[in-house]
Amino acid sequence: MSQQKNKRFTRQRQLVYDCVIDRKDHPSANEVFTDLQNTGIGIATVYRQLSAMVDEGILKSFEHSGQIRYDPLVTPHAHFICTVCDRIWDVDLPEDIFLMTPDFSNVEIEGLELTWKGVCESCK
Amino acid sequence: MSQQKNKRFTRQRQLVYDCVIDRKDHPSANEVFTDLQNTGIGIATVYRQLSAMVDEGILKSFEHSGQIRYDPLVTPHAHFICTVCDRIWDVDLPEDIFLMTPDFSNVEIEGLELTWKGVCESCK
DNA sequence: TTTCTTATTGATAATGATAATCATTATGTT
DNA sequence: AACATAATGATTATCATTATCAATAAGAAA
Repeated sequence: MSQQKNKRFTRQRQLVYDCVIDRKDHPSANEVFTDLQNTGIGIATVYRQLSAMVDEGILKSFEHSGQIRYDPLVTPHAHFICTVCDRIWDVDLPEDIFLMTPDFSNVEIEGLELTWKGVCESCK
Repeated sequence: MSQQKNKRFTRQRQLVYDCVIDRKDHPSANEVFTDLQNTGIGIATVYRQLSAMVDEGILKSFEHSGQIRYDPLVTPHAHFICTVCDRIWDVDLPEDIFLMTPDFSNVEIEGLELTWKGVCESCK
Protein backbone atom coordinates (compact mmCIF):
# COMPACT_ATOMS: atom_id res chain seq x y z
CA MET A 1 0.00 0.00 0.00
CA SER A 2 0.95 3.61 -0.39
CA GLN A 3 2.49 4.81 2.85
CA GLN A 4 3.00 8.30 1.49
CA LYS A 5 0.84 11.06 2.80
CA ASN A 6 0.89 13.27 -0.26
CA LYS A 7 1.81 16.39 1.58
CA ARG A 8 3.59 17.81 -1.38
CA PHE A 9 2.02 18.86 -4.63
CA THR A 10 4.22 17.61 -7.41
CA ARG A 11 4.30 18.15 -11.13
CA GLN A 12 3.83 14.40 -11.59
CA ARG A 13 0.70 14.32 -9.48
CA GLN A 14 -0.82 17.06 -11.58
CA LEU A 15 0.10 15.27 -14.79
CA VAL A 16 -1.45 11.98 -13.72
CA TYR A 17 -4.63 13.61 -12.52
CA ASP A 18 -5.05 15.75 -15.62
CA CYS A 19 -4.53 12.72 -17.82
CA VAL A 20 -7.28 10.67 -16.19
CA ILE A 21 -9.62 13.67 -16.32
CA ASP A 22 -8.88 14.46 -19.94
CA ARG A 23 -9.40 10.97 -21.27
CA LYS A 24 -12.84 9.97 -20.15
CA ASP A 25 -12.33 6.32 -20.98
CA HIS A 26 -11.24 4.71 -17.69
CA PRO A 27 -7.55 4.29 -18.55
CA SER A 28 -5.20 1.76 -17.03
CA ALA A 29 -1.95 2.80 -15.34
CA ASN A 30 -0.04 1.84 -18.44
CA GLU A 31 -2.27 3.91 -20.70
CA VAL A 32 -1.70 6.93 -18.48
CA PHE A 33 2.02 6.25 -18.56
CA THR A 34 2.01 6.05 -22.35
CA ASP A 35 0.18 9.38 -22.60
CA LEU A 36 2.80 10.97 -20.38
CA GLN A 37 5.88 9.49 -22.07
CA ASN A 38 7.18 12.86 -23.20
CA THR A 39 7.05 14.29 -19.69
CA GLY A 40 9.71 11.93 -18.37
CA ILE A 41 7.48 10.60 -15.62
CA GLY A 42 8.36 7.17 -14.23
CA ILE A 43 5.99 4.22 -14.45
CA ALA A 44 6.27 3.63 -10.70
CA THR A 45 5.10 7.16 -10.01
CA VAL A 46 2.08 6.68 -12.23
CA TYR A 47 1.07 3.57 -10.29
CA ARG A 48 1.78 5.27 -6.98
CA GLN A 49 -0.19 8.40 -7.71
CA LEU A 50 -3.15 6.52 -9.14
CA SER A 51 -3.52 4.26 -6.14
CA ALA A 52 -2.92 7.19 -3.80
CA MET A 53 -5.76 9.10 -5.45
CA VAL A 54 -8.04 6.11 -5.02
CA ASP A 55 -7.13 5.98 -1.33
CA GLU A 56 -7.90 9.68 -1.08
CA GLY A 57 -11.25 9.28 -2.81
CA ILE A 58 -10.25 11.47 -5.74
CA LEU A 59 -10.54 8.58 -8.18
CA LYS A 60 -12.38 5.29 -8.20
CA SER A 61 -11.04 2.06 -9.61
CA PHE A 62 -12.27 -1.29 -10.79
CA GLU A 63 -10.78 -4.38 -12.40
CA HIS A 64 -11.33 -5.46 -15.96
CA SER A 65 -9.48 -8.05 -18.05
CA GLY A 66 -6.60 -8.37 -15.69
CA GLN A 67 -5.98 -4.72 -15.09
CA ILE A 68 -7.08 -1.93 -12.81
CA ARG A 69 -8.91 0.89 -14.55
CA TYR A 70 -9.25 4.40 -13.12
CA ASP A 71 -12.36 6.50 -13.14
CA PRO A 72 -12.54 10.23 -12.34
CA LEU A 73 -16.29 10.02 -11.78
CA VAL A 74 -16.56 9.23 -8.09
CA THR A 75 -20.30 9.66 -7.70
CA PRO A 76 -22.32 6.42 -7.79
CA HIS A 77 -22.78 5.14 -11.32
CA ALA A 78 -22.69 1.91 -13.29
CA HIS A 79 -20.67 0.76 -16.28
CA PHE A 80 -21.37 -0.87 -19.56
CA ILE A 81 -18.44 -2.87 -20.97
CA CYS A 82 -18.35 -4.11 -24.53
CA THR A 83 -17.07 -7.68 -24.47
CA VAL A 84 -15.78 -7.31 -28.02
CA CYS A 85 -13.82 -4.06 -28.05
CA ASP A 86 -13.42 -3.76 -24.27
CA ARG A 87 -14.51 -0.15 -24.25
CA ILE A 88 -16.27 1.09 -21.14
CA TRP A 89 -19.13 3.54 -20.80
CA ASP A 90 -20.54 5.26 -17.72
CA VAL A 91 -24.25 4.67 -17.28
CA ASP A 92 -26.72 5.88 -14.69
CA LEU A 93 -27.42 3.65 -11.75
CA PRO A 94 -31.03 2.51 -11.62
CA GLU A 95 -32.75 5.25 -9.64
CA ASP A 96 -33.90 3.11 -6.74
CA ILE A 97 -31.06 0.60 -6.55
CA PHE A 98 -30.41 1.58 -2.96
CA LEU A 99 -34.05 1.04 -2.03
CA MET A 100 -33.93 -2.50 -3.32
CA THR A 101 -30.76 -3.36 -1.51
CA PRO A 102 -30.93 -7.01 -0.41
CA ASP A 103 -31.25 -7.85 3.24
CA PHE A 104 -27.86 -7.04 4.67
CA SER A 105 -28.65 -7.09 8.33
CA ASN A 106 -25.44 -7.12 10.30
CA VAL A 107 -23.17 -5.94 7.52
CA GLU A 108 -22.01 -2.42 6.87
CA ILE A 109 -22.39 -1.48 3.21
CA GLU A 110 -19.68 0.78 1.80
CA GLY A 111 -20.64 0.79 -1.85
CA LEU A 112 -21.69 -1.19 -4.85
CA GLU A 113 -20.41 -1.97 -8.30
CA LEU A 114 -22.80 -2.60 -11.15
CA THR A 115 -21.51 -3.58 -14.56
CA TRP A 116 -23.52 -4.48 -17.61
CA LYS A 117 -21.73 -6.55 -20.21
CA GLY A 118 -22.65 -6.93 -23.84
CA VAL A 119 -21.85 -5.85 -27.36
CA CYS A 120 -21.77 -2.18 -28.21
CA GLU A 121 -23.37 -0.61 -31.25
CA SER A 122 -20.26 -0.50 -33.40
CA CYS A 123 -19.30 -4.08 -32.61
CA LYS A 124 -22.66 -5.65 -33.43
CA MET B 1 -7.54 -18.82 -24.92
CA SER B 2 -8.32 -22.42 -24.41
CA GLN B 3 -8.21 -24.17 -27.76
CA GLN B 4 -9.12 -27.51 -26.28
CA LYS B 5 -12.56 -28.83 -27.00
CA ASN B 6 -12.87 -30.98 -23.93
CA LYS B 7 -13.90 -34.04 -25.81
CA ARG B 8 -12.39 -36.35 -23.23
CA PHE B 9 -13.47 -36.69 -19.66
CA THR B 10 -10.37 -36.73 -17.52
CA ARG B 11 -9.71 -37.43 -13.87
CA GLN B 12 -8.28 -33.90 -13.57
CA ARG B 13 -11.40 -32.28 -14.97
CA GLN B 14 -13.50 -34.09 -12.40
CA LEU B 15 -11.16 -33.09 -9.59
CA VAL B 16 -11.22 -29.41 -10.51
CA TYR B 17 -14.98 -29.33 -10.88
CA ASP B 18 -15.63 -31.18 -7.63
CA CYS B 19 -13.30 -28.84 -5.79
CA VAL B 20 -15.10 -25.69 -6.90
CA ILE B 21 -18.44 -27.28 -6.08
CA ASP B 22 -17.35 -28.49 -2.66
CA ARG B 23 -15.91 -25.22 -1.46
CA LYS B 24 -18.67 -22.71 -1.91
CA ASP B 25 -16.38 -19.77 -1.41
CA HIS B 26 -15.44 -18.68 -4.95
CA PRO B 27 -11.88 -20.03 -4.95
CA SER B 28 -9.05 -18.79 -7.13
CA ALA B 29 -7.10 -21.12 -9.41
CA ASN B 30 -4.32 -21.29 -6.89
CA GLU B 31 -6.69 -22.21 -4.07
CA VAL B 32 -8.06 -25.04 -6.16
CA PHE B 33 -4.53 -26.15 -6.94
CA THR B 34 -3.61 -26.14 -3.26
CA ASP B 35 -6.63 -28.25 -2.41
CA LEU B 36 -5.59 -30.77 -5.03
CA GLN B 37 -1.89 -30.93 -4.17
CA ASN B 38 -2.06 -34.56 -3.12
CA THR B 39 -3.59 -35.63 -6.41
CA GLY B 40 -0.53 -34.68 -8.44
CA ILE B 41 -2.47 -32.36 -10.73
CA GLY B 42 -0.45 -29.66 -12.50
CA ILE B 43 -1.11 -25.98 -11.95
CA ALA B 44 -1.46 -25.43 -15.70
CA THR B 45 -4.24 -27.98 -15.88
CA VAL B 46 -6.10 -26.23 -13.10
CA TYR B 47 -5.97 -22.93 -14.96
CA ARG B 48 -6.89 -24.62 -18.23
CA GLN B 49 -9.86 -26.53 -16.87
CA LEU B 50 -11.22 -23.58 -14.95
CA SER B 51 -11.18 -21.26 -17.92
CA ALA B 52 -12.53 -24.01 -20.16
CA MET B 53 -15.47 -24.50 -17.80
CA VAL B 54 -16.18 -20.77 -17.89
CA ASP B 55 -16.16 -20.89 -21.70
CA GLU B 56 -18.56 -23.81 -21.55
CA GLY B 57 -20.88 -22.02 -19.15
CA ILE B 58 -20.37 -24.56 -16.39
CA LEU B 59 -18.75 -21.98 -14.13
CA LYS B 60 -18.84 -18.21 -13.90
CA SER B 61 -15.90 -16.03 -13.01
CA PHE B 62 -15.19 -12.54 -11.78
CA GLU B 63 -12.14 -10.57 -10.76
CA HIS B 64 -11.32 -9.56 -7.22
CA SER B 65 -8.07 -8.24 -5.72
CA GLY B 66 -5.99 -9.11 -8.69
CA GLN B 67 -7.24 -12.60 -9.23
CA ILE B 68 -9.96 -14.46 -11.03
CA ARG B 69 -12.44 -16.22 -8.77
CA TYR B 70 -14.64 -19.09 -9.86
CA ASP B 71 -18.28 -19.55 -9.02
CA PRO B 72 -20.29 -22.74 -9.53
CA LEU B 73 -23.56 -20.82 -9.26
CA VAL B 74 -24.27 -19.82 -12.86
CA THR B 75 -27.78 -18.47 -12.40
CA PRO B 76 -28.02 -14.67 -12.06
CA HIS B 77 -27.04 -13.50 -8.61
CA ALA B 78 -25.07 -10.77 -6.89
CA HIS B 79 -22.13 -10.82 -4.48
CA PHE B 80 -21.25 -9.21 -1.22
CA ILE B 81 -17.52 -8.87 -0.60
CA CYS B 82 -16.09 -7.99 2.79
CA THR B 83 -13.38 -5.40 2.26
CA VAL B 84 -11.65 -6.51 5.46
CA CYS B 85 -11.43 -10.30 5.24
CA ASP B 86 -12.05 -10.55 1.48
CA ARG B 87 -14.65 -13.26 1.90
CA ILE B 88 -17.41 -13.39 -0.69
CA TRP B 89 -21.07 -14.23 -0.26
CA ASP B 90 -23.75 -14.94 -2.84
CA VAL B 91 -26.77 -12.70 -2.49
CA ASP B 92 -30.00 -12.49 -4.42
CA LEU B 93 -30.24 -10.03 -7.24
CA PRO B 94 -32.83 -7.35 -6.62
CA GLU B 95 -36.03 -8.84 -8.01
CA ASP B 96 -36.68 -6.28 -10.70
CA ILE B 97 -33.13 -5.37 -11.67
CA PHE B 98 -33.84 -6.36 -15.24
CA LEU B 99 -36.93 -4.15 -15.36
CA MET B 100 -34.92 -1.15 -14.34
CA THR B 101 -32.18 -1.72 -16.87
CA PRO B 102 -30.89 1.65 -18.09
CA ASP B 103 -31.55 2.75 -21.62
CA PHE B 104 -29.34 0.54 -23.72
CA SER B 105 -30.80 1.16 -27.12
CA ASN B 106 -28.45 -0.19 -29.75
CA VAL B 107 -26.44 -2.45 -27.48
CA GLU B 108 -26.92 -6.13 -26.93
CA ILE B 109 -26.85 -6.99 -23.22
CA GLU B 110 -25.27 -10.30 -22.30
CA GLY B 111 -25.33 -10.06 -18.55
CA LEU B 112 -24.65 -7.99 -15.51
CA GLU B 113 -22.42 -8.08 -12.47
CA LEU B 114 -23.54 -6.60 -9.19
CA THR B 115 -21.23 -6.49 -6.21
CA TRP B 116 -21.87 -4.94 -2.84
CA LYS B 117 -18.83 -4.04 -0.80
CA GLY B 118 -18.66 -3.50 2.90
CA VAL B 119 -17.70 -4.99 6.22
CA CYS B 120 -19.13 -8.33 7.23
CA GLU B 121 -20.53 -9.15 10.64
CA SER B 122 -17.44 -10.82 12.04
CA CYS B 123 -15.14 -8.01 10.87
CA LYS B 124 -17.14 -5.13 12.32
C1' DT C 1 17.87 33.26 -1.07
C1' DT C 2 20.17 29.65 0.97
C1' DT C 3 19.87 25.80 3.90
C1' DC C 4 17.64 21.86 5.46
C1' DT C 5 14.38 18.05 6.14
C1' DT C 6 12.21 14.48 4.12
C1' DA C 7 8.35 13.30 0.91
C1' DT C 8 8.45 11.93 -3.65
C1' DT C 9 10.57 10.36 -7.66
C1' DG C 10 12.51 7.10 -11.14
C1' DA C 11 15.26 3.15 -12.48
C1' DT C 12 15.05 -1.31 -11.68
C1' DA C 13 14.39 -5.69 -9.39
C1' DA C 14 10.95 -8.62 -7.32
C1' DT C 15 6.53 -10.65 -7.05
C1' DG C 16 2.36 -12.86 -8.38
C1' DA C 17 -1.17 -14.33 -11.54
C1' DT C 18 -2.03 -16.29 -15.80
C1' DA C 19 -0.85 -17.93 -20.52
C1' DA C 20 2.14 -20.41 -23.83
C1' DT C 21 5.19 -24.29 -25.14
C1' DC C 22 6.00 -28.91 -25.99
C1' DA C 23 7.38 -33.58 -25.07
C1' DT C 24 4.85 -37.17 -22.69
C1' DT C 25 0.67 -39.49 -21.24
C1' DA C 26 -3.72 -41.54 -21.50
C1' DT C 27 -8.70 -41.37 -23.27
C1' DG C 28 -11.85 -43.15 -26.37
C1' DT C 29 -12.16 -45.29 -30.79
C1' DT C 30 -11.18 -48.62 -34.28
C1' DA D 1 -4.13 -54.48 -28.76
C1' DA D 2 -3.08 -50.61 -31.66
C1' DC D 3 -3.93 -46.01 -32.85
C1' DA D 4 -4.87 -41.00 -33.23
C1' DT D 5 -4.75 -37.09 -30.81
C1' DA D 6 -6.77 -34.46 -26.80
C1' DA D 7 -5.13 -33.38 -22.47
C1' DT D 8 -1.56 -33.21 -19.08
C1' DG D 9 2.38 -31.37 -16.42
C1' DA D 10 6.89 -29.28 -16.04
C1' DT D 11 8.57 -25.31 -17.31
C1' DT D 12 9.21 -20.88 -19.36
C1' DA D 13 7.30 -16.56 -20.78
C1' DT D 14 4.44 -12.59 -20.21
C1' DC D 15 2.07 -9.01 -18.13
C1' DA D 16 0.47 -6.06 -14.33
C1' DT D 17 1.67 -4.36 -10.15
C1' DT D 18 4.57 -3.64 -5.99
C1' DA D 19 8.96 -3.06 -3.43
C1' DT D 20 13.56 -1.09 -3.04
C1' DC D 21 16.57 2.60 -2.55
C1' DA D 22 19.67 6.20 -3.95
C1' DA D 23 18.82 10.71 -6.00
C1' DT D 24 15.85 14.67 -6.39
C1' DA D 25 13.03 18.49 -5.24
C1' DA D 26 8.97 20.64 -2.50
C1' DG D 27 8.21 23.54 1.06
C1' DA D 28 9.50 25.18 5.63
C1' DA D 29 12.82 27.56 8.30
C1' DA D 30 16.72 30.47 8.79
